[in-house]
Amino acid sequence: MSLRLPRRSSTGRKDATRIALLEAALNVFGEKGYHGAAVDDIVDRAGRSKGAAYFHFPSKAAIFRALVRELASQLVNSIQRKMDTADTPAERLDAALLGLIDVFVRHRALARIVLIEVAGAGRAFSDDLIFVRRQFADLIERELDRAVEIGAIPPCDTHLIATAWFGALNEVAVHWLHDPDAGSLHASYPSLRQLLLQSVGFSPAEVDRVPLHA
Amino acid sequence: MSLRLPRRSSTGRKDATRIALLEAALNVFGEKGYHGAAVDDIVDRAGRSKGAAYFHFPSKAAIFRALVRELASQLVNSIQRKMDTADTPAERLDAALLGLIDVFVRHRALARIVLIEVAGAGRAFSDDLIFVRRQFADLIERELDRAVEIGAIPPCDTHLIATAWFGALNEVAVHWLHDPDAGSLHASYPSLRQLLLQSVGFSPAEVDRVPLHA
DNA sequence: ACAAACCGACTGACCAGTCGGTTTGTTGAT
DNA sequence: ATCAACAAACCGACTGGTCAGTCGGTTTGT
Repeated sequence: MSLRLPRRSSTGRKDATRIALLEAALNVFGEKGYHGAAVDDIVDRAGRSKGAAYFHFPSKAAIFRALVRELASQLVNSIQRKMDTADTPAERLDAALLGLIDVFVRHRALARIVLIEVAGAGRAFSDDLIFVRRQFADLIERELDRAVEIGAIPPCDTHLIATAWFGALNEVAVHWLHDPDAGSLHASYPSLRQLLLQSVGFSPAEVDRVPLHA
Repeated sequence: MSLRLPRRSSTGRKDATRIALLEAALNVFGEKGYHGAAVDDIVDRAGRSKGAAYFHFPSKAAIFRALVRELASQLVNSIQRKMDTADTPAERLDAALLGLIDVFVRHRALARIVLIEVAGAGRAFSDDLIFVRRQFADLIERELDRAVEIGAIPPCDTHLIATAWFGALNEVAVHWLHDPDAGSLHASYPSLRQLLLQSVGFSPAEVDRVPLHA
């Protein structure tokens, strides 16, 4: 995962260090979890010093928080872009699902952090947990609302459903993360797709269409 | 939550201490999370000593593990009993959903531990995570299989769907745990019920039936 | 000459796990 | 019934290791 951070002024030494630290944090937190990772681990992996870390971030928690926000916003943007290329609500929802799966498969550490660590890090990160999950849910919710508007599906509690959808994917992904040999995540895509579309009452025609990217 | 442990021989001092420790662990882990909780916290809450704790359990991790297994098996049994009182697959799945919601609402600490802490405690608890989640998923999966058998729903990947269902409820519950004021968990039940039943293709008649326990 | 960025040895708090010692219960011999 | 002998259960002060965060000093850029 190459972190693409919003450049502050011209990219200088400072930015490079900040990025190196966040990249290292991504890997270390991804491997050892929030509590299992020491700031020294991150610093070593980044080839920087503890002083540099505490120059850029006020605390370990702040490093984690910055990383999580960064990952979430990148991820959401990436998914949003994929959704924009599709025409119908069903196709856009499809694109979101497949997009998420793709990213998780390619960036295991990111998946671990966004799906597991944020929730497990403790109450102090409640806000971050809600923030991240809400962003994804909003993506889905907006699309479901549009589908309701144009009559593609019956009215329903789109907010709840968006949450539930994310949870469904989350759980499948968590199992995959804990035992990747049990089966690829992509293999779950067709069933997951059908399950999700069917759950809100998309027409059988929409649901049965063979997924474009299967 | 009154922990009902399988009595070993006649309930004596030893059992009482073990139970007191696990009950304290339930509350402390539930409040502070696995990493935030010190063994001293548990011991103090139980009104016992550290020596007693390490007489009964070899490590902090072992306390957590024993607690998780105990909670999971109690929970699964309780849900299974509720399912057994219903006749059709749809009703039994309905009972499982409502049963889980009921228990979570009544035993917040249990919900936190089973839904959040096991996942967040770290890689060392992977097996426990999978063990717990698989038990729930199996409950659902068996019922879905039965539904397929009698033709109530079309054939499908019941294993995956059971996982996804649990994830959906999990996510909704996690949001509720982090912000209980945002709305009661029971309020989500009707939508969740409809979503889940519809997702596997239960007949509209089954789905639309007003939930008995609403 | 000045400050921004960086370095890394050090400190202080925390905490899992230990261990010598005490209490409580049981057994069985008198 | 009484008690010695023994073990199971329990106590809590202490230890050793870990690690987040600090700070005086150094380098780099302007």
